[in-house]
Amino acid sequence: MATLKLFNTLGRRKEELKPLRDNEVGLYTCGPTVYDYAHIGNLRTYIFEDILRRVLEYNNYKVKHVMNITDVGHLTGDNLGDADIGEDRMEISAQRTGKSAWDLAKLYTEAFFKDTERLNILKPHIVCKATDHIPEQIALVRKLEAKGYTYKTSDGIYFDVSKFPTYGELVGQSLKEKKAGARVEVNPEKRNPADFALWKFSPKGAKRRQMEWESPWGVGFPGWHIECSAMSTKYLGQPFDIHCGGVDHIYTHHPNEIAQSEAAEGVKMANFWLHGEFMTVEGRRMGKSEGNAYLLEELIERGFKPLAFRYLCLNTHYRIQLNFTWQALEGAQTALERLREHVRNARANGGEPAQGKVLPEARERFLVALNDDLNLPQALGAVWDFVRSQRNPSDKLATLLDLDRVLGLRLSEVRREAELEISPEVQELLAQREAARTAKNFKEADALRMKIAELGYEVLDTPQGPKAAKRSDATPKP
RNA sequence: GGCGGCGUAGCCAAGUGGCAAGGCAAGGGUCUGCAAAACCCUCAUACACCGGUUCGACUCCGGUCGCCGCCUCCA
Repeated sequence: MATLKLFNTLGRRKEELKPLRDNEVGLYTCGPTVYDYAHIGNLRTYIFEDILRRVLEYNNYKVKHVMNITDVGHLTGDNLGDADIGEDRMEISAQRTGKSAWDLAKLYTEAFFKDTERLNILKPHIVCKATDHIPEQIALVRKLEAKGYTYKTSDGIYFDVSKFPTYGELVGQSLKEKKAGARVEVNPEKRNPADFALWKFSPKGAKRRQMEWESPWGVGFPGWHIECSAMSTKYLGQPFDIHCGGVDHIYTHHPNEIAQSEAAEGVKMANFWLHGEFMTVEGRRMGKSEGNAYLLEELIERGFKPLAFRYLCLNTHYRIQLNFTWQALEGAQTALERLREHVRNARANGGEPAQGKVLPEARERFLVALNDDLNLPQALGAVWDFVRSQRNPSDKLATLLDLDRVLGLRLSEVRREAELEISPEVQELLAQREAARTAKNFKEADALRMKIAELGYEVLDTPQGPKAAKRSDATPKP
């Protein structure tokens, strides 16, 4: 088995992956907080995680992929410094839209999976919702309580980080250093600024929460971090192999998960921690307030295919900020279309993937790039060099479809799609034009071509005869 | 203010102490009735700027500028 090296945030260096069980890898990826639609920056992270999973599988590991859905407890300020002043994101969205928090969770969860499906992101083997695991979270808090890691304030049960000496290991920053950089403490009941809520009490009075549960400490709801600890342990055991998320989680969410899990179980939580970088847009930070936190839906409205966005993401290493520009997305879309055209041509030239063989030299170069910390830009370079080389169509197809197991660009579906898109009406016009053309009546032929173009198709005369292709020239407006 | 990352052709970008991957765009050609696709060729004396180390740096060191991130919710 080839050596796969990954950059481990824990230690800040590339390390060889050595799974705990021979051929199996336990993978936990932090999922969405379903209080709103996911924007393309969010989606980039899920594409990175999808690539990781596919690379693991390409290396013949059996992957068990678990992802959470945060549908409760993620407060607007549930972190360092102001754990008691935030509001639950779900409840805020509910107030804003007039829908129930539960309905919204369902709505945005479905929207999320619709997006990931369009991006050909493989669905995790286990998708677990925080609200479906309240007993597990309560049990974990009780365990921490029994071991003396917690204390109670007027608004909740907190984790005392001073009892956990290695807190901040992931960050490479000691508690003391973190404290020195912290701002004004806004929750005077907390013993240490880095302490965080494990369980929050429902506010007393008229303003009832929509999401709340009974617990040994009274009615309330779980803290944001506890779900990941409870569910990762439940489904993957502890320790497990790889834990992923966005870079924003390096400093608070993940250290807190580590503290909870390791304090409770007395063993390491996960061996590898991988983090995907953020996106910028036209060189500026991306955010809702900037008006550039685009949704996948908006890209589609501008005439782009979801997989063009996926291709764009593959073209930049996951640990480097990706600068999103419309021009770059157009480039990605063209490149993807061309790649698909190569598959189409290989098919047209009689290529049958089942009769071809995966060419070892192409696969090797591709794999070397992948196994060096998921260097997809370099892997794509290898793909293009291969695509431009002269091969017999069957071998070419077999190889490209093999590489696409990682790329996830749906290259195997190219043929079917091309056939489906041509309506009988267009087929008929195409036949008429070919007849005119054969009769050297080019004026007539060109007129028919215009007619076909009006129906949204482009006429292409290929060595195998004329064909129509759906025009993808919906010009994007920057 | 503290800590960290980045700055490579019009755009997205990979990379290495020893003559700068790949894709998009652009220009030329083959093919075509004309096109499209495909294929071929061209396209950074140059890797933000200024110093230093070195036989040699884009790659190492120091400084400057710019952008981004974290320290405060965010993938």
